[in-house]
Amino acid sequence: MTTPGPLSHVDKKSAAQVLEQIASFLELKGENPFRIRAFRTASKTIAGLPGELAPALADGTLAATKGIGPATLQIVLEVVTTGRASLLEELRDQVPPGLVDMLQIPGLGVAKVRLIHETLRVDSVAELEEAALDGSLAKLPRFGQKTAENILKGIRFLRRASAWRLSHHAAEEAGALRAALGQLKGVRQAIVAGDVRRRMEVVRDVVIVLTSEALPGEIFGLLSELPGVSEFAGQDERRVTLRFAGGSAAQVIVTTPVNLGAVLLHATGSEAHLRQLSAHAASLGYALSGAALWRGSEFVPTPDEATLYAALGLQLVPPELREGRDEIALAARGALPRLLERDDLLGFLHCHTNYSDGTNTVEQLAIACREQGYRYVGITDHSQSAAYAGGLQAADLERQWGEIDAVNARLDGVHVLKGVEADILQDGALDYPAPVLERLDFVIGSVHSRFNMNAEQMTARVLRALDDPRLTILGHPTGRLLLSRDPYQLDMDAVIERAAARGVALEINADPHRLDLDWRVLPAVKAAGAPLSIGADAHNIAGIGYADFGVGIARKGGLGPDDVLNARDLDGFLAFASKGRD
DNA sequence: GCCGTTTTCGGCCCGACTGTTTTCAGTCG
Repeated sequence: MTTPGPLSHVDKKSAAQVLEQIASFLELKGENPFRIRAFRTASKTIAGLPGELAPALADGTLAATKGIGPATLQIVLEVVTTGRASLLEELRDQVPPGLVDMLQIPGLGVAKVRLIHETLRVDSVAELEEAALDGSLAKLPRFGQKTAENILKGIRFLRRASAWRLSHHAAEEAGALRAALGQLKGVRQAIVAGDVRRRMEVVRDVVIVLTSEALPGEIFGLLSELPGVSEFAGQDERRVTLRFAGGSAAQVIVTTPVNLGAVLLHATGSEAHLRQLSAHAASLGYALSGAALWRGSEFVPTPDEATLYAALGLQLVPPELREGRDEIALAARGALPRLLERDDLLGFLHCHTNYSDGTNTVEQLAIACREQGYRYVGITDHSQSAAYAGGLQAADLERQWGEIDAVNARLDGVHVLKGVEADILQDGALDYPAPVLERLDFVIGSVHSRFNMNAEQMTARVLRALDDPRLTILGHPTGRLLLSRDPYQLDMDAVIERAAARGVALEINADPHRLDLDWRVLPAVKAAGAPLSIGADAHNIAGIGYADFGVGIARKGGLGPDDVLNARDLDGFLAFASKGRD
């Protein structure tokens, strides 16, 4: 029997990555575009698979999954059993891997990368940067000064982004590492700290705190045996940094149980919160230093964080709120808000079915949502202008409504709502005529095109959409993609004010690639009186779980159930959605 | 390479923007 290594959770992700990489290599080789697309489809299918990969492989469900054929199945099998992919290794010998890295740069596609490679003999991002700086890049046919500048900008963006990871990737890594460390001899407890614990939208360092009665050195001796650890660097006698083969890193901190509160607090951050807390402690004659609490020269035991906060006359500040805003003042007054919990969400909003670019049926999504405790589900496929995503014509919507009616007749315990994610067109109009929109239970409006309007134009566009009485929710309000695309130009204050005035909810898009609105903006939305709506933007059943990330963001923004539209019951939601319609 | 109410071969996503060009290739969502 094979025991799964601590990093076996990456199977699904790494299998998807392998297939995606193969697609990129084939593209650079000029292979049949449909073959390339097949690999991409398979990659997305694997990434969106519910549950673990190994069982799906073993019981044949993967082989029966649409988008997976004999060739891609074979590759997945090879990756899962051996951790390698021979096709990918062959391709790496044929095409410089640096060219695949270059494809990550916005504005560079296969054709340009091939041209650059063939005429300038550029094999890597570093060489590309040189060529852009020395002027040789701008001399290529159909290139110019502006192209070279954009490529330099793209390289810088990429460098900045690569030190960070998306929250869901970091949380997965942290969870797996925590589980592995928890099994080590002498370890009592393993706790995830750092940015992950504060539920930050992007994460630089994974941090794990271990409690043990043993000496840290004994624990550290065991760490190098963990599978996948490629480098191991001690920082001090209680802390080490592990580097993994995939390039990611994690800090491991060891403490005795009697000081866990202070160490965990310190390892969780943020720096701003710790600074303010130190100042508060000092005002009471305490000191927070060296990851311990002191009263004069006397060590104060803090077996948990609650003890530490209590010693300083504070409520326990939930990790999500430890950002150095107003949390310490609130905790001192006993006035910390009751934060949203996942179970407060009665409605599941924003999901795509197989009518547009999702993979599951209305009924499959409805059943899966019911299993996760939701009472209603708002189906929101793409609208007609979103051709690339298989957007629905009005006639397709009609067909879907028939199906929704049938599902509602069949299913108890969950109600399916007729919604849509309508594109907000260039002039701010929603992407269907009013009579179509009026027949829907609710409407999400989102910007999906022409991102580089200036702030004035984009603001006018969004404000006009907010003025439409049929609009219920403004979807992913800033359009950002974390670590890959900046938000579009938008006067957010004006948008918040108008949304509040018109009774439109602003979405917290919970897709971990977006997490948009940003949590830093949420207090202003709450103060203005506009509700927030947590939208998972699920494209398959696995995506239903994204709602959790949205809850994390809402908590960071200090939101409770009263602030969130889909924490209302079905009647409350529908009452909000039907505002101004009659 | 994958799929099938077009089913074992033939088809698979398209419209708009950007930066380069004087009519359009390449990229992106």
